[in-house]
Amino acid sequence: MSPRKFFHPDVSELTLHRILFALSDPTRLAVVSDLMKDGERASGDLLAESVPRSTMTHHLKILREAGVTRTRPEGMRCLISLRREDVDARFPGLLDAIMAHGGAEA
Amino acid sequence: MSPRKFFHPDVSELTLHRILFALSDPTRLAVVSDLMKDGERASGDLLAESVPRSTMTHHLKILREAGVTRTRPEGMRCLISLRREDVDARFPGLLDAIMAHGGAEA
DNA sequence: TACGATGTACGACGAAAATCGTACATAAAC
DNA sequence: GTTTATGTACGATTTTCGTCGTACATCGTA
Repeated sequence: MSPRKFFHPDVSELTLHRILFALSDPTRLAVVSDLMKDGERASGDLLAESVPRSTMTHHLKILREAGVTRTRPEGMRCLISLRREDVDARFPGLLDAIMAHGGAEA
Repeated sequence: MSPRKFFHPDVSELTLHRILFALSDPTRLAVVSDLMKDGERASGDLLAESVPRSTMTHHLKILREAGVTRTRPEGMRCLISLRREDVDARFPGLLDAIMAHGGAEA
């Protein structure tokens, strides 16, 4: 009964083009926007985007492996949060600039 | 002998995910980095990236159609420049944040 | 243990992207 | 007009991505 574990890249492994790619999809951009407003959220609650479960898993994996988000198992759910400090440390101002508009557009 | 013309999207048509996608490729990121340092440059001079001509044309087209760059024919050459004011107008601080690191990494 | 809830893994499919060679177009110089 | 330099257009191929159904794993609870 190993608690589910997720791969998270080290801060030193974050690359700009990977992060930009992770954010170049409307659905993923909406997710990050939600996380920026509400902090940590359960992945199930993110499904408001009217996207099938497996599709959302796919997008969350891309965000996580790019180092943008962190996934933390909590009971049967998964809590997703932004790796704000880490991204800011490598690319200061990037998230702020990207999310300044509110994430409304896609 | 119509002077070659290139499609450039209007400022109001710029979308965040398109711009981020355009910048999510190492080669294109390097091009933008060059433009940021040296201002306007001939497309031929950008081929220092050791990329075939037709491939570079492809990348420049994506940057241009995303609204990141402007292409201006000058004699037989093409001068490429950043649409800095336009991108800044829609997404303030975005280019600065992306290029703060110098574009060294890919 | 069995059940229901949540989420992942895997696979398949179609759409889009990256690469690059070749042919064509444009512009300047001869 | 011909030649040369520069760059685009098109097509072919390979790779990657986005989507989503289905099967499996995990967790809490009865």
